[in-house]
Amino acid sequence: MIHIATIKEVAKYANVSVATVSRVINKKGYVQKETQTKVEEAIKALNYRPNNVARSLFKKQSKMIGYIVPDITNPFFPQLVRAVEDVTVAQGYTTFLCNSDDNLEKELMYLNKMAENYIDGVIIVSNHMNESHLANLQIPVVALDRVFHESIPSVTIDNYQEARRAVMHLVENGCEKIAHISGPENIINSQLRKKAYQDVMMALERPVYISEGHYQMKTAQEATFRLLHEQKDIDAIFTGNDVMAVGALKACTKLGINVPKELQIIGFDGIEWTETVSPEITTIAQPIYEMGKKAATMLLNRINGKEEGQDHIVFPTELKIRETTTH
Amino acid sequence: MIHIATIKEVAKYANVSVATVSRVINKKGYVQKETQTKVEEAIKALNYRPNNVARSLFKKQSKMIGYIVPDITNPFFPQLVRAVEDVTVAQGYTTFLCNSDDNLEKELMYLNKMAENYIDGVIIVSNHMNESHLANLQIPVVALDRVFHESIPSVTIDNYQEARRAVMHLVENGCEKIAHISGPENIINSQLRKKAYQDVMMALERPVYISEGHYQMKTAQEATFRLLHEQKDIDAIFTGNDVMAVGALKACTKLGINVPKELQIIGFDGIEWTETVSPEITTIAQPIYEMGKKAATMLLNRINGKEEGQDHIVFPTELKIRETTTH
DNA sequence: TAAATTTGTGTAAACGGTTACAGATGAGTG
DNA sequence: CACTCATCTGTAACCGTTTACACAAATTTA
Repeated sequence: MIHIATIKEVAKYANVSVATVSRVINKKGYVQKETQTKVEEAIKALNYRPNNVARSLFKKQSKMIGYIVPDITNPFFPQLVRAVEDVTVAQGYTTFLCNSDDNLEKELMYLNKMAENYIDGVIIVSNHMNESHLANLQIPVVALDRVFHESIPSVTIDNYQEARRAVMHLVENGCEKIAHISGPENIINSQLRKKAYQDVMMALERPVYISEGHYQMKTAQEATFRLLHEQKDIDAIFTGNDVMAVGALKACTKLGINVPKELQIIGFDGIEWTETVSPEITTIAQPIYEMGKKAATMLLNRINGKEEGQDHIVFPTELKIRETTTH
Repeated sequence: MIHIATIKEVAKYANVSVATVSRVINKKGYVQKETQTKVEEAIKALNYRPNNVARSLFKKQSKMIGYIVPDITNPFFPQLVRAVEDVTVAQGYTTFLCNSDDNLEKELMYLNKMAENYIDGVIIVSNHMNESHLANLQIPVVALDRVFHESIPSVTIDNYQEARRAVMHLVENGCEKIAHISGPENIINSQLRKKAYQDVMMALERPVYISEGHYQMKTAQEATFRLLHEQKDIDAIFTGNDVMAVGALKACTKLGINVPKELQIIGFDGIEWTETVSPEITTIAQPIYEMGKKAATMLLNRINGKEEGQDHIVFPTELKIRETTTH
């Protein structure tokens, strides 16, 4: 059993007071060159590492930040994590990731645990959270992917407009009967994307074909089967996210439908999956890395008391034309 | 600015000592029914939540456990995370995930941060770690996916034997010229899988065709192009992991090769991707959820001082025959 | 050269909990 | 009825840091 040295032991070893050791560690306050060397030697000799729990207790901050995401299965997040770390590690923060299973209770549980541990800030991706849940929390928060409330800074894209763009891409490609596989009813972004589809169809006086795909591959596949069974002449599908686009594509492959010649598909999000399948899927790509970077920067600024003027950042997306649409 | 109540304030409000409040919180020691109610009311009135930092400092444990994984992009991990949480949350632990980018330095950094924060235990998936790095750490550790050292408990599969099984599956399907797309040289599991391939080929006196795919889709795709360019009559590929199998499949699709009629493919790991593509990929599936659950249980046992007899668990895998092999 | 300032160091009080210990009360026992 | 023992509560030390404050020595300033 190896003993972990404390600041007291370092002080005794170096023949100084704990205050002096603390000064050396934090490079703060006056300390003579000679004393400093003595202390540094003691630290090395005893293999001392400051205890962050004690430090956090006194300072009421931990140099840790957390993020809560609904489902790390979603290939959206790895990139996000990398972006956030690239920003925060450089400033001495450690980041921890938590998986909420898209479950409000779990989200609040994690939020509470974080507060109890003096986590300095949190980046949250959540479909259920609103500002009332954050009101009596002391932690700076940045919302990603969705706006919680005017008072809580956010980093998002314009789901409605970008979804319109997706649908318009199909229209411009000459598609006549365009269908939509929608995401869950209770997720606002999913509703915005659906509304965009409906509005475009309405404006063009075209019929609307919607089937619910729950943001998942398997269910989207089934939804596609249903759709194509009822309406055989559908020649394009806009799916509410990329995962469902993969499902739709699989359904077409199984039915022997040539994509994109007979039917075109466009997804939404820009996750990696769209490039692993054949044909590769055309999609509206969110600048995930950039969004993560921005969110992290905003959070750090909040933590350090530098409030930013612009608090609700909306990023542009990129239409990535690949192999499931003709141009 | 809302004030966060401390135990002292609760004590004053309830007209008792802090010790009594502590007893109520922890349901430990004697406390009169009536007093308990008083305290509970005070807790509710002040919206008190115990501060875990202070608690950790005294108890030298935090009720937090961490895992370090090389790359959350790897679809292997989400399932693992879920498994671990299912076990640990039930016992009051909070889990935090860290991404090491397959980088030893980052792994050690996280390990240190965890130690500094009295994290109670860690599950590590790492290609670089060995016991010397863990020796002067006080934290119970369980290794997943790879054995670090005899002294460090682990949960793994038998990479060599299971890889043999994969190759034998191709042999039994009547494949004549079987190639291998290998993973990185410095990863032991990747080497074991490669060795298994070589040994089977050797035993059957067949030629060996190996191309390096670095565990990645894009590079595996290129490796497949190279391979098929040099040896046109290859009729089967065993890839060192599933991600590379997806790459190999894409290469075949692009070359107009019919899978599985002209060429069969088998992967390794059992990640979700293998089911998102068409045809779905045959693979050796690791029981990821079970492995995570076991690892978590072992870790918790270690944390609670209940050492288990069996410290190196080797799980069986399942050969999932899908659409890229004939039977 | 006295006063003011800078430099260097130590003492002790926080931070917010837990728990060993002591003391008080009341019930049970021989 | 004295004694033991379970029940209930409070006091204070402790966990490992940081930092306000005090004090002394060295240096600068007038």
